[in-house]
Amino acid sequence: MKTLRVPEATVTRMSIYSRFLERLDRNGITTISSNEIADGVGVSPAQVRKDLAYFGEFGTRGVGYNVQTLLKYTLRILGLDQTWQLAIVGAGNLGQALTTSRGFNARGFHVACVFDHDTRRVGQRIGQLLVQPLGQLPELAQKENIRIGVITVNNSMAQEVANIMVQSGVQAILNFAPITLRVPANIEIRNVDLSITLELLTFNLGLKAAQSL
Amino acid sequence: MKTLRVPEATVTRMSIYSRFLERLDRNGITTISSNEIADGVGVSPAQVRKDLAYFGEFGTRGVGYNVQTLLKYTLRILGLDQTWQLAIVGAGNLGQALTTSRGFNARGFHVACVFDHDTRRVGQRIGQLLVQPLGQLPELAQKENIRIGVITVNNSMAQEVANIMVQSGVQAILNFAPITLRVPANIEIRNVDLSITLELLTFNLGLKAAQSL
DNA sequence: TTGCAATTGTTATAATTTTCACATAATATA
DNA sequence: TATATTATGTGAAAATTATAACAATTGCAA
Ligand SMILES: NC(=O)c1ccc[n+]([C@@H]2O[C@H](COP(=O)([O-])OP(=O)(O)OC[C@H]3O[C@@H](n4cnc5c(N)ncnc54)[C@H](O)[C@@H]3O)[C@@H](O)[C@H]2O)c1
Ligand SMILES: NC(=O)c1ccc[n+]([C@@H]2O[C@H](COP(=O)([O-])OP(=O)(O)OC[C@H]3O[C@@H](n4cnc5c(N)ncnc54)[C@H](O)[C@@H]3O)[C@@H](O)[C@H]2O)c1
Repeated sequence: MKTLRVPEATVTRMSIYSRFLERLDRNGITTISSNEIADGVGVSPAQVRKDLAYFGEFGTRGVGYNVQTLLKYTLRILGLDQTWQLAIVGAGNLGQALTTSRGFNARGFHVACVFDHDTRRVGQRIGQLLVQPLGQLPELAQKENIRIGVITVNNSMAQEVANIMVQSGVQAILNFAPITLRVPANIEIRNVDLSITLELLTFNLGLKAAQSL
Repeated sequence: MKTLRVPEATVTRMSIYSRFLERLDRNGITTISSNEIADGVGVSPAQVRKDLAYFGEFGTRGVGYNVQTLLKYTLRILGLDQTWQLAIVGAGNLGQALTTSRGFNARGFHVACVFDHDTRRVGQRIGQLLVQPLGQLPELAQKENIRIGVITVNNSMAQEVANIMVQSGVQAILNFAPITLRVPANIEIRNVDLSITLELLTFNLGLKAAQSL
């Protein structure tokens, strides 16, 4: 299989293009140019074409791209031509918000179960789901074909939960705890780190203040 | 002011180093080397030193870095030697989770007010705060010295809310809606995009599956 | 048909970011 | 005091990523 290494930034943008195309499609737009995509998502047209070129030729010169076709390709490329079963561990504030969020289902993600270790949480209903005891994770992960685990427990527990997920056969982890987790190299892991993003803002605001002195 | 342009990735890592240093400090560790920092957060030692070098010389050759000193510098660099007042707009699932999250305060962020346009939400209590009507945003932003706005409204409303924030004098926006917002160039904006991160995972899982064929 | 306008795919160039290697400085030891 | 050890700061090299430019292709109109 001769797949050129694709920059992570390109994958990120593919996801953005894909969602933009979804919106166009909903609005009945059938054809679009790299220029318009670029404009819609705030990158350069050359970037759009370069990104797409990593995966193939999807457009027609002189014409542009067919929205539905390109959308289908982006979904396939991102692995969204299937449903992904998720498990959320940590049924606190964030875990509950994520569980009830319909945003997930829209793009092929399905929260199959929610776990907590606190006996007061276990058995509680969140949306359609009952909170399961953490001990059930290995068994349910197997049974429900969970490939992606979401960590929304307290910072100090995150590593432990990650370990259990790995042992349970989870292949990828989405971590919300602002902690660098250690996992085997064959496990995919990404963090959603609010603080980092906020601090990027304050850094830049600080820079501006300094520059205007 | 002769400040070299700093890569955004460097700022991101500064935030990670900073939090790692906080943990070291809590654990009573006083000195640390670039090697150990690198190890702790999963980057290369050269990267750590290069990143720090953008901002000055903080270490002692042959010795390493004093944890408390370096922590203080990283906080200052990131603009966290002050309190930042936030306003959250959208008191739904996510907005509520963010409001009650103590994670914020830990690093100098303070949720000063929460807004919603839904009359059923307005007046509700979330933690210490009462949900305010959206119309109050301009006035309260002024009064509470809000410089950062957080958008947690439905996707279709996000742009409108961003516009109001800008008009209200907010200088930076943290957006959770998976939409590319248009704001004036002098406004700092970042997105926290869950889907992108999840799709990075599924892309990589898909790649692996393809490679093992 | 032929020429023109539009827009892609791709090659070349530039910019940015990371890695490497080592000179430099501090500390400890004999 | 000389020597060995440790670990920073940095300039140069390598790798990666983004931008720019343009040849190739398509559709349309004259
Ligand atoms: N709340 C937010 O808006 C927000 C935003 C960004 C990041 N985060 C991060 O997300 C994480 C959770 O935040 P939260 O506000 O939801 O906290 P929370 O305290 O409301 O919820 C944590 C939940 O995890 C459970 N838990 C703890 N250890 C566990 C374990 N070993 N196994 C199973 N369950 C366990 C607790 O019982 C609790 O229900 C934290 O790391 C926080 O920093 C939260
Ligand atoms: N819930 C999650 O875990 C989650 C995770 C990631 C991203 N998001 C994104 O965050 C956003 C909000 O998600 P949610 O689950 O909290 O939705 P939600 O429906 O629970 O909450 C949205 C809230 O915004 C309010 N609102 C809508 N328009 C408004 C306006 N113009 N002014 C003021 N308030 C307004 C609504 O009244 C509602 O209370 C969405 O864009 C979603 O995609 C949510």
